[in-house]
Amino acid sequence: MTRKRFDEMGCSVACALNEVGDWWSLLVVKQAMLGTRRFVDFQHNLGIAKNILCNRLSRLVDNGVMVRVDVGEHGKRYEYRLTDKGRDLFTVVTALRQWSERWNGEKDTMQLVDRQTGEPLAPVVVQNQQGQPLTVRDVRFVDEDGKPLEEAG
Amino acid sequence: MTRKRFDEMGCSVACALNEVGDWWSLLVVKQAMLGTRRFVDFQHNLGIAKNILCNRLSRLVDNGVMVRVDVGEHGKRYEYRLTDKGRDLFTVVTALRQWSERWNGEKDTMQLVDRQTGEPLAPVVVQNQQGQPLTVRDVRFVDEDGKPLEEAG
DNA sequence: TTATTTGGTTTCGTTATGCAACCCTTCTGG
DNA sequence: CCAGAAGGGTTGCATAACGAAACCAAATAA
Repeated sequence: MTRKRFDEMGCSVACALNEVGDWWSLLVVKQAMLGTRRFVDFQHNLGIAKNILCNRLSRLVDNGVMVRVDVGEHGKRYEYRLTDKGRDLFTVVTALRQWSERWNGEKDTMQLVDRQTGEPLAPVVVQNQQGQPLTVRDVRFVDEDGKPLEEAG
Repeated sequence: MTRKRFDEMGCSVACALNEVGDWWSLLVVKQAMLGTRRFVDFQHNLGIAKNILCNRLSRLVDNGVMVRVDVGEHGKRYEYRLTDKGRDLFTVVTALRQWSERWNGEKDTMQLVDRQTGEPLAPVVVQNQQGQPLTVRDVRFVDEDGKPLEEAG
């Protein structure tokens, strides 16, 4: 009896969660965004068990979110780096961080600032084509023909 | 031996994942955004086991993401609705959906459009205060004093 | 040569998940 | 009134995922 598969539910969100929807994957990605690249550093910075980290890194590599690069130094030495696909999760991670800070308060001494200006980032928002912010109430869910969905039932 | 707790790692992202970081929670939230409110509808639309759904809804309620409203109709009848905190996850869910569509292709017949204009949404992006898009390479991670973090090691 | 570092695998116990069956309360049909 | 159905759960059991610690192997450093 395997875990429910999310990649064949006909839902993009489910498909995304199938790749990075477990407890650790997004934290590994976030850590990689901070510059961590080596196995042991992920382990120490996150406090994750080695077998779990091993499993997560393998899966992220399989899904094209990270790549394993062999750097010949001490011992077996590899680096795990984000791919373009992985870096593109920056929006998700940032939205998640801001959400948490808005509703649970600052849990983080760390802040993200614009490298150019040194100013903090703007809140991540959903926008329409004209750049106006949209909430969930400002959007409609339509099928491929543009007909509105009545999903409630 | 309980699951690792993420809410005391001194990381906002971890704190967020502690609330909605499991396989199902964000899917339940997404489904609620589509208009689903009743237990059985969540169950049928998501194909989730009843005990898991029960557990997730309770936890989302405990965390203030949803509320359980008693609507006196047939049988015991409740509605689970998003709170403001829950609706604010729209950004996260949308970013996740768009990420999946960009990198895994459209898995969804459903589309989101601006209720006013009927146009599809703009891609969710991280911006600076001036509204310019930022990638992960355009930001710096600084501590409370504004000093840059060297987290790699 | 011995020790150490790095990146893993193995073992074992605990927890989470999935499925099915059962339970209780409130309608609805007759 | 009674039977049945529907809504919303709970329980039991089997399997998968997780966490901690021990063990392993390659390669380098001392």
